[in-house]
Amino acid sequence: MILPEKTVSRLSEYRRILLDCLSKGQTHIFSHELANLNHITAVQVRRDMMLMGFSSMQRKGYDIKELIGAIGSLIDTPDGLNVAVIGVGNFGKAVTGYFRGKRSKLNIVATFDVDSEKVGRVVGGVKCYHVDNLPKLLKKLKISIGILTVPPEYARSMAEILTDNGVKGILNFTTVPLNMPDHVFLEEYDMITSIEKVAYFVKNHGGGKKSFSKATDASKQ
Amino acid sequence: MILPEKTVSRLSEYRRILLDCLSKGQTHIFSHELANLNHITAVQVRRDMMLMGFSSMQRKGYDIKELIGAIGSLIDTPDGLNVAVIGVGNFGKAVTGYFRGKRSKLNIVATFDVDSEKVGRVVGGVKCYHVDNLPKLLKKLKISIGILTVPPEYARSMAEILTDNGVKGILNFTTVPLNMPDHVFLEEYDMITSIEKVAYFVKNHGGGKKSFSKATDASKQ
DNA sequence: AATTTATTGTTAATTTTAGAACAATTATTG
DNA sequence: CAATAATTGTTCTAAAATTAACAATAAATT
Repeated sequence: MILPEKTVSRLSEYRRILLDCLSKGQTHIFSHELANLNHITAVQVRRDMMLMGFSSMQRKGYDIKELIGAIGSLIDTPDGLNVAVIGVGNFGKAVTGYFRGKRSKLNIVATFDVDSEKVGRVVGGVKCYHVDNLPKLLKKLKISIGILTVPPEYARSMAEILTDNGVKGILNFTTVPLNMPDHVFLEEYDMITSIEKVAYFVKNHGGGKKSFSKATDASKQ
Repeated sequence: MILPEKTVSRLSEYRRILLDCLSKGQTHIFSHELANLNHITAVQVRRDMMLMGFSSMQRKGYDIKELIGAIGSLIDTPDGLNVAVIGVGNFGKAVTGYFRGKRSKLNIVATFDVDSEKVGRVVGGVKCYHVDNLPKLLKKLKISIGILTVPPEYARSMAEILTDNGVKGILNFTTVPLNMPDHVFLEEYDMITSIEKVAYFVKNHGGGKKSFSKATDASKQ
């Protein structure tokens, strides 16, 4: 079963919240609690649960551990996926550090840069290689997802190297919109768009809205 | 006229693309060209133009300069808005540097941190102040938008300080979901959700989709 | 100048997404 | 143990967003 994209995003958000609850010792959660924490309605939570085929203990709420497991079995890949970060500037470092051990099924196994200061060193717990080694290492390390955090002028050429060497999904944080072959899933996020949106609604509403920034679906139509 | 949130996001994306085209000397663009560059359909571009009340020169495409101006007059604030970045780690530095001069109507006027190594120095072109000065400086500098890039444990307290001191919009890059008063526009972005979405569609489609990561609308319902 | 071609603006249809409503179920209370 | 209250699962409805379709227009071609 393929879940709607919006549902996949929400499942990921639910899990983030649930892991947080779990770490605080909470064992069960009601639909309206999860909804409030995620700025959505309880109905939507229940509909998502239904879509997942997940049931609660009536009147006790959802079992948090079970739900985390259920979400994992739907959105994770059993054997995990290997991820590379291309470009170890501030953003690349932030992304790499951010992930550190957060998701067992997604492993950042390498970072790449051109700067000899960085190459060979360990950044955010992950070794940095020279970009020249990309083709070789992408295959050798079986990397299927690439995160692009390079300066704009390198975005397209790096993306090409990625897709030419077996990468099946790209998360593009550069300002350059990419065009990918059909078999590559592309997700792009531009923080300027996020802040311009905030600015627009600050200007026009004087606030009064709540919004979750999601990466734009850049899939082939 | 208040534009739909999705349209606002797209207008911002259009402008990013148009500015790039302009810098390459291009003067006009067809709806299908703009659509391809933004991974959407030409119909959607034309509908957005209609919503904006913007017209092209028939058969010549849209005048890029005019269109940039039209988008600006809709989504920018004439006098500009002041922005602060809270938390000068890798992510905060990335955000600050990323913005440098990119949008004349959005000015990052200050950054804040607790680290005495950073306080008093200029980071990414912007002066860093100690967090203790937040209440005073938020008012003094008339900051209306805050970007949160602090460690998760500080997210809620910082958000509170922001809203208590006149901030009307928050872009939350921490992993902590926030709850804001109704008059504050909140936009949240979690990169883990983005990459989990990529992973899901890599696993299930073997690619074949295109997606733009947008910040989730966290507005009050 | 007539014909063809390309492109837009707009209406109508479709699809996707979210919400309201409510019966069913089970804990809790008296 | 009956009554009450709380919560879910689900269907039906509504709203939002996207796409399809096509007449209108203007450039290009003959």
